[in-house]
Amino acid sequence: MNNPTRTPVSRRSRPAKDPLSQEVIVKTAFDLLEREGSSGLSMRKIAKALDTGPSSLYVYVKNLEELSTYVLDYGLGKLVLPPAADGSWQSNLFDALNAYLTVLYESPGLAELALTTIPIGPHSLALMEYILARLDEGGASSISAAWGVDLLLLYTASVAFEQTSRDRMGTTLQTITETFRSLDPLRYPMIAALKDVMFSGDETGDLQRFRWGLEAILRGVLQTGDKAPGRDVNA
Amino acid sequence: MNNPTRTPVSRRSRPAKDPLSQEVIVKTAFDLLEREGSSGLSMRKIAKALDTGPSSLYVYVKNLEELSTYVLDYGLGKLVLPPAADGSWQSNLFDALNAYLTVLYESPGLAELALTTIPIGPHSLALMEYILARLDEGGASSISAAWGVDLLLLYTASVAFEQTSRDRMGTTLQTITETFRSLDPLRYPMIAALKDVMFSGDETGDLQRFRWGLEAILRGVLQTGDKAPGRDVNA
DNA sequence: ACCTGAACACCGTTCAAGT
DNA sequence: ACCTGAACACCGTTCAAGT
Repeated sequence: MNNPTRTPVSRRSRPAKDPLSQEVIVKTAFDLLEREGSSGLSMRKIAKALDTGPSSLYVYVKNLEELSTYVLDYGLGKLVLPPAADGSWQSNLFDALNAYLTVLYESPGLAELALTTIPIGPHSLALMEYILARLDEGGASSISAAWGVDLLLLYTASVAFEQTSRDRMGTTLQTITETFRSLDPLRYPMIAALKDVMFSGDETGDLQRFRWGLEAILRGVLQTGDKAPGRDVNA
Repeated sequence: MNNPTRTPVSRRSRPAKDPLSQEVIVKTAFDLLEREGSSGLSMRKIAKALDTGPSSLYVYVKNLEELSTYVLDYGLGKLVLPPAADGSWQSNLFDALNAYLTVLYESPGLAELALTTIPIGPHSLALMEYILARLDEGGASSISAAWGVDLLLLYTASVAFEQTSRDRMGTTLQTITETFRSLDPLRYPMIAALKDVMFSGDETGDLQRFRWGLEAILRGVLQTGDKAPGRDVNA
């Protein structure tokens, strides 16, 4: 059975199993998240995909929560921020948040992570830094910028989350609209009157609504500044 | 073994086990949520607390998701909205959202539900109706009111969620502040410059910050109105 | 140092069987 | 109509044992 010519034949009949590493684990986890949504993000599924046992992962990752923060940041790696040199600070800001929204749309489950895990990875920080810089350009005070960036990121992530969780289960949307349609207009007159406006629904309407919210927040953030907090909102 | 006097003796030697009902299930679930946070909300734990098997619950409740919406609304039952007759619409609005925030603070896990499940129960709707009415009083357009109410509720719930999830795990807060403290100021100059403002931290600061956000959103919502969407935010 | 197997203590949901 | 037991197909995490 030996090869008499002793041609060096690799003892590895097939490529060696990739050794584990934090990087492969995060990448695999992200793939699962993209393919199956947030329920795909489980230690056991990741382990199975890597052809090993779940306990092996704990060498590279403290627990699922820590892994989640890595996965979020890995997903945010796709984010491309517009060059700050081009365009106004406002359009750059809108474009950046739009890009954020798009990334969250494209990987179902990522929006939930963005809402649930602490964004302290390099890509999260880069986005934060970018937005802070645009707000600063726009003349926002330190407080406005520091607190406003949270508001803007939260808003964007939650719009994405609402959308993706609506897609996930088609039933839910029906439940909602049915509920609102059958409301007692005497008990909930405002809701009854506005129910059509509240659910624009179509995709173009969604984007328009997203933009509307962004503008509203931005206006408010820039104007509220660090004036003495007063009761009068319209002053 | 028979009682010869035939005195009517209850066959029930102890009070009959409360028959199951959606109401007891929801109440028990909420108690668990309050005591153990969101991880306490499980079919099996609820069943155990009711001294039955998990399968029994499915007679009264479709699944955990549906139950979650009931639990959220049950928790919101504690919400007391200020009488609309007293005070200005603005102070009523602030008070209502403050009450909402307080309820979410007081029942750990409720904030997560508010962010995650669809609020179509009567108490959620009452809160929504109340806020819509105040915005209407304040002269908001239909669109501003309809879209603004979402923004205000989302903001409040997320402030509560961030706070409660910070309390849950004391480690996390340290991780965050450490990360921000050790950031490279060359790579993230804005974050480095503003890191102290971003984490006011103390409780009074939290409330102040909450109020600041509310005012910012309100300002923006009222002003953005239904003007033609323009690029210029400051106009 | 890394990986494995096996175990522990959990999940949600279904379903045939009982009353 | 309601409740039960048992099962199915999952979870995250730990730990002694191997190499």
